[in-house]
Amino acid sequence: MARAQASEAGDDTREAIVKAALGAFSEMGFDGATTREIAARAGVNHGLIPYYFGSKPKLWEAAVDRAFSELDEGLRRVFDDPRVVDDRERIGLMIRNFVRFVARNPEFVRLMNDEGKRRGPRMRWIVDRHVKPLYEAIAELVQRGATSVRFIAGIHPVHLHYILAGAAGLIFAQAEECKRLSGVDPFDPDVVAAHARAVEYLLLGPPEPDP
Amino acid sequence: MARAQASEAGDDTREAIVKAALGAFSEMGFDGATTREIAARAGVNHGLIPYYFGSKPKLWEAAVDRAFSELDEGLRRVFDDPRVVDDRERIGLMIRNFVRFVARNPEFVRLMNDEGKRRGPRMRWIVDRHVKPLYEAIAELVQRGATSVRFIAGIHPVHLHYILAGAAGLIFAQAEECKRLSGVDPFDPDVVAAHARAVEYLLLGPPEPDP
DNA sequence: GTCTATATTATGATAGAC
DNA sequence: GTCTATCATAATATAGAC
Repeated sequence: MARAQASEAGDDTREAIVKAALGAFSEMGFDGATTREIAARAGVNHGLIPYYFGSKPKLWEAAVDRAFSELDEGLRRVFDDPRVVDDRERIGLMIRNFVRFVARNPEFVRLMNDEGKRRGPRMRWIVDRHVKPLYEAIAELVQRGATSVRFIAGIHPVHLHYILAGAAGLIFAQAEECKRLSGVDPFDPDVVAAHARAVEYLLLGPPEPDP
Repeated sequence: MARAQASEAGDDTREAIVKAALGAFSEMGFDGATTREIAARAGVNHGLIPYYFGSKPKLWEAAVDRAFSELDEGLRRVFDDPRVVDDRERIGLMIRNFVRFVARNPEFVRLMNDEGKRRGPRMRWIVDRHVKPLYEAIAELVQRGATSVRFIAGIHPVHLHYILAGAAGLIFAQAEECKRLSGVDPFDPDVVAAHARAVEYLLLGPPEPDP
């Protein structure tokens, strides 16, 4: 297949640019990341960015799509996990998995923290396309759990959403700051595990609430 | 005093620029905020920024100093509050006050979330000058509370620090996103109060743990 | 102290060779 | 599909009038 052959090189380039863009946008923000810097990180000429993506905003959208596709995949595993039947355990597992996900994908959190703070086309795009479905899925999960998991009863899902997102993600989004502040590297596997335990414990209480 | 008279106008201008800079930097990041935009918000000529502050980075430092002076003042009230003697109640009060502070000063959270994510002179400056003293003070408070408040025993202060900062601040830093996502305005006084209660309850458990 | 130019640089995007 | 060279624009900072 001639066309498949021909597009492979282009696909590799496109892929390298998206990956580099995700890192650059998350570290330096939309304005701080330059297309030249992104091209340099990807090891390609900066003229290829308008060639493949049309414009900087379109490249940004491609990078965000990439970040969310990884989150969706990570969370689907929890929602669809057939082993778990107990609501308390399902929510606990979701929390631990979410912490591990943000530890693996700090760019995701940084992107969200960057764009969610101001009105504008990028914020609207990201909320409508990606965050709303996620929020509604989690709100439904919380709704189901609210009857059996006492501690979250009566708390509006929007509080739980931002408390969980902030508690789980900030230490990894701010990993560089954390290192300088405390000497602790958040990406150390032991630290990731400890953070997952801490978030779950603080939000859900001890594993067996009323024995 | 002739000099006092003369400097008053300059002080007002300087003040207006710092205030505008704090808002602009927090909303759009260091790179996204332009000195022209800041000058326009302050209602002054953009040539006055290098005149008063020397450079854009120096203006940024002045804006951050301003943000932290407000946090320091807000937290000192809690630390020095003579009414509170019980550790559980002191920590609970600190949490509620911190939530109220970030609700009043979302720029503070946005600035921190923006600069803590990458190494560089601004991150080093902000951590060494402002965050480290704050972190150590809170770590000491937690240390004291750890003996009497069971739930935080055994959790390293760095986890508590980022869990609290994230859980308390994200909803206000991302207020615009939150509105579009859920329809809830985080700055509504009732929502602020509910968030303060939710964070305290989730982190500390019910007010009377073992009656 | 505040304004109107202006110098200098760097960015996003494009044109055209290969 | 990828490169070099370049255009147009916008940003920081400065010079100099008032």
